[in-house]
Amino acid sequence: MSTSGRRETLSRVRVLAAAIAQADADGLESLNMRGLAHELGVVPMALYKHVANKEDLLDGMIELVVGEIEATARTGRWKQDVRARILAARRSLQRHPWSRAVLESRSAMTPAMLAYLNGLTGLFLDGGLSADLTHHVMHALGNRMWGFSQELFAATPPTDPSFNTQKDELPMRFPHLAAIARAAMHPDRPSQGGPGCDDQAEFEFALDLLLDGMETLHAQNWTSIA
Amino acid sequence: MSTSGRRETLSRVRVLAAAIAQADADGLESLNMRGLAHELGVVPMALYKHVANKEDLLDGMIELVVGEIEATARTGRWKQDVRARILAARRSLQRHPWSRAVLESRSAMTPAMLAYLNGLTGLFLDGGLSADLTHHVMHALGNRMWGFSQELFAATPPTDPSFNTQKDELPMRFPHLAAIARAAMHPDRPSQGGPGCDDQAEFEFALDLLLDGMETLHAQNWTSIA
DNA sequence: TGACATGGTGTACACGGTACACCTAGATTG
DNA sequence: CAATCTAGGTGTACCGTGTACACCATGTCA
Repeated sequence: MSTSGRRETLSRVRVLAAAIAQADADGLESLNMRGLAHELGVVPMALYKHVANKEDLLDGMIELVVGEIEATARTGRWKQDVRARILAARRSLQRHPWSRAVLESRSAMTPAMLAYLNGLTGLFLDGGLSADLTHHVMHALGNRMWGFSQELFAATPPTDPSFNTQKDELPMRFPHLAAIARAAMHPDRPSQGGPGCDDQAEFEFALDLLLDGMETLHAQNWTSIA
Repeated sequence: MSTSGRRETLSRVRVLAAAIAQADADGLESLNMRGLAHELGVVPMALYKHVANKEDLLDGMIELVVGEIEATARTGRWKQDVRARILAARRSLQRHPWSRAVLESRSAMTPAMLAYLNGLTGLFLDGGLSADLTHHVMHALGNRMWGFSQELFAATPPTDPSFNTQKDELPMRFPHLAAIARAAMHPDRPSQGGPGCDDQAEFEFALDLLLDGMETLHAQNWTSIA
């Protein structure tokens, strides 16, 4: 809030929290140093006493968000535990729509990220998977370990000039896409969340596909050496 | 080249090609309208006669790259065909390291992207998978359909202040990560490509994991309606 | 021959990150 | 208690980048 308890000395976390609030409210592109400073009732350059630069600000923001991922209870069944942990991550990151883009743009690992990774890895290892398999399996999870599916589908149809978007030219030109789009629509359970697909369901589908595959490999003592 | 056959009237593709060359050579962050114009021996604003704005420039760039994905021959075995098609996409996009970031930042689908998607979808459908399963399966592939794995691992360790990166504090704090890192190292086949993992191998591992899972689901007539 | 379209030019502006020198109040110390 | 130090907030100014806008050159067509 712009108009309330101003001036209780800044701090790194206060800056980060305000940045997160800003990004949550108006999107990542609306986050800039000037606006953020204003929101904190302070002059832009004041921020630089608490964050090194904007990169550092972004790093700090995901650091907080990732740090909030709840540590799920362990049942001793690795597949279930991994699943729960990843869905917990999803819950945290989903609260901050910008987090995906930021996380993917970062190249450095922060402590909180490493801690999460380490914990997840531990679930596999404790479950008896070899370090070798665990390594590959973590790669296979990829960014999905953070709980987001690879959007690329929420994409809007092109506003391309050479493109007669009008009427149903698209179904004509891309019949296969039209077919699966139709399939996504009509199943009796109304797909919640957006006009097409249930993102949560899609996410869990993919996650389970991976987990089941991993389980199979584990069961057959898979190893990377041919 | 700055010093050669200047002035043969611009065109959208010439602009796009120059932009791609620039991004290939010096990275995406070095791509700006002024530099690009200079490279083409023209004043910055001239570009705007051929691209609407920078967004449009980026759209055009991936459009070209995606358009270059080779259409792989079909064997009639869907799993194999999908695999080949995706690896072809990978080859194209890998030639342009910036393409991943651009592709993920775009929200609109361009004709070439739709065409690729449509083709890939067709492989599943022609292979006999239901539209329902195909739909979910495309989601599960996610961005991996473009042939990139979710990096997040090439990440450099943190330069964090509160972080004693010195010595081997990291292995102490993150023992599980250390374990799989070790596993990635020593297997006798020296992991090519980078100091850690063979990216190509990781990609194919994950892809095959998904494809095998899909095959299993297909074989048991999976459907989304519980 | 003159009007128009296509495409390149020049100028100028707004926005965003941030370097740098400064100031100030509270803590520290001789 | 005065002198000093220091953490934290200030003001100004600069640079890089996208792009609006008015203009001009050239070649086509009636």
